[in-house]
Amino acid sequence: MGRSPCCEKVGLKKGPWTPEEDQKLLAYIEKHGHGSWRALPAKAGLQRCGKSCRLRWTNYLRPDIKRGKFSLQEEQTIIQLHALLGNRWSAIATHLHKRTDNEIKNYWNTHLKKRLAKMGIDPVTHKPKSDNLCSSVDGRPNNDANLSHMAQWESARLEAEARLAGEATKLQHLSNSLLHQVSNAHVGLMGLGSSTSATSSSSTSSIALYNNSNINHTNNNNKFGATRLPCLDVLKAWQGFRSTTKSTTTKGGGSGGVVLESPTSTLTAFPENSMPIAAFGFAGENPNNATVVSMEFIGGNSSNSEGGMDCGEEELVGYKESMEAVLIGIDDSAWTSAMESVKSEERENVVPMTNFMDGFTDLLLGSSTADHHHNHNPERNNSSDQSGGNSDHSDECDEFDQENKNYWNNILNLVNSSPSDSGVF
DNA sequence: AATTCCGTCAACCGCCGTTGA
DNA sequence: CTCAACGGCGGTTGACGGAAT
Repeated sequence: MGRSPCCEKVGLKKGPWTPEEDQKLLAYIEKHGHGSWRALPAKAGLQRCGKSCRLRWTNYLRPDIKRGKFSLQEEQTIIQLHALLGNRWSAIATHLHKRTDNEIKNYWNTHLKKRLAKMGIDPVTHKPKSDNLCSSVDGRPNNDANLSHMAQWESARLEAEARLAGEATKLQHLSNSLLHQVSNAHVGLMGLGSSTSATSSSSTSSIALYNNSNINHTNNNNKFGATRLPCLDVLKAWQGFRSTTKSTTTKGGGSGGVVLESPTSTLTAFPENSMPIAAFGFAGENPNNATVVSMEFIGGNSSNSEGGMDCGEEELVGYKESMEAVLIGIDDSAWTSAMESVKSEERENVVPMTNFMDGFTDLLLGSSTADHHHNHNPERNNSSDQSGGNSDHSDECDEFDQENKNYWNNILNLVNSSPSDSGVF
């Protein structure tokens, strides 16, 4: 079933826009906004198709577009995000204030890609082209699998975060509607804070998922002996009721719409017979004590320190955003993969995604230092142990590891700081 | 000076997912 | 449930200008 063309092409102008056309389009949008792109050209007196008008507006005429040379910071951002997100230009663009996806894409193709290639780095994989140096040399399992696994998480998180960037200002509007629906669904989730996310400090997440069969949706207790939950079910549940609340999206944090939606997600329903009674919580700095510093049940009061916020509100908002982002934006394969990992973990109270950004870096590098504070992954511990004193590591590899570590830490720093830096959160 | 080559980037194309009738 | 309309996205094209020959 083919698609009809977006508009009747006959008689419509193509090619470069003239200043007169720009003026017409600008004037019209300034006065009326753009409701329907399809109808716009006729109303604005333009011999263009709606799609062309939209493109001209979003890529060129929009007032909040920064043009001109890319700064070093921007270049670094693009490279780092591309390493994680691939060619998801729109997602990357949300981290680069006032740059369009098209501009970034062009810049990548014409500048950065070539520069990386010149440096001997594969612009697709972001690895040195002769990168077989450090894998499996010492009997230590190759980290690729873990890397890929975590990268999946991170990629999904970033994607979701990027999406969330445009939706951040809508969170407050969403909260009431969500909480209402959630209570109907007997699914607990964190309360949405009372402040907007504009001041959110960090999105580095200490994420924990809890389950407690004793919890009912009217319970305001903020501490509970959590048992491990079928996370996937809960998350799917979230996806399920989320799918019932969505309407439309707007790109770039514009106005209108009360939505958080995931174009990539295919999770749309509760698993059969498994409507969970559960709660999402946020681990504090001492997750091992299972102290829930922010736990909000249905009908809870987010500002009630007795029952909820014992840590900084900004921090909570960061956690909240990140959690939501993950819940909202992740795709099926990432869920599955991540949940497999969750299932394999033996943690009493907190599912080990705690500070997973740190873990991500460590995992990427197979750093033994990571095991100090991330000793919850037996597989990785074994891996480290096997590597012993690293005597098998060549200096080259150490050096490369260090560089690699710096590289990825840069990425993570960037990702963590981008919300405030970019001003979009 | 003429021609070719190459880099840049605005714009187009076609596919996809969502929405609503 | 179906399907057309729509907006969003990524890949690609082609016009243009400057550098190289």
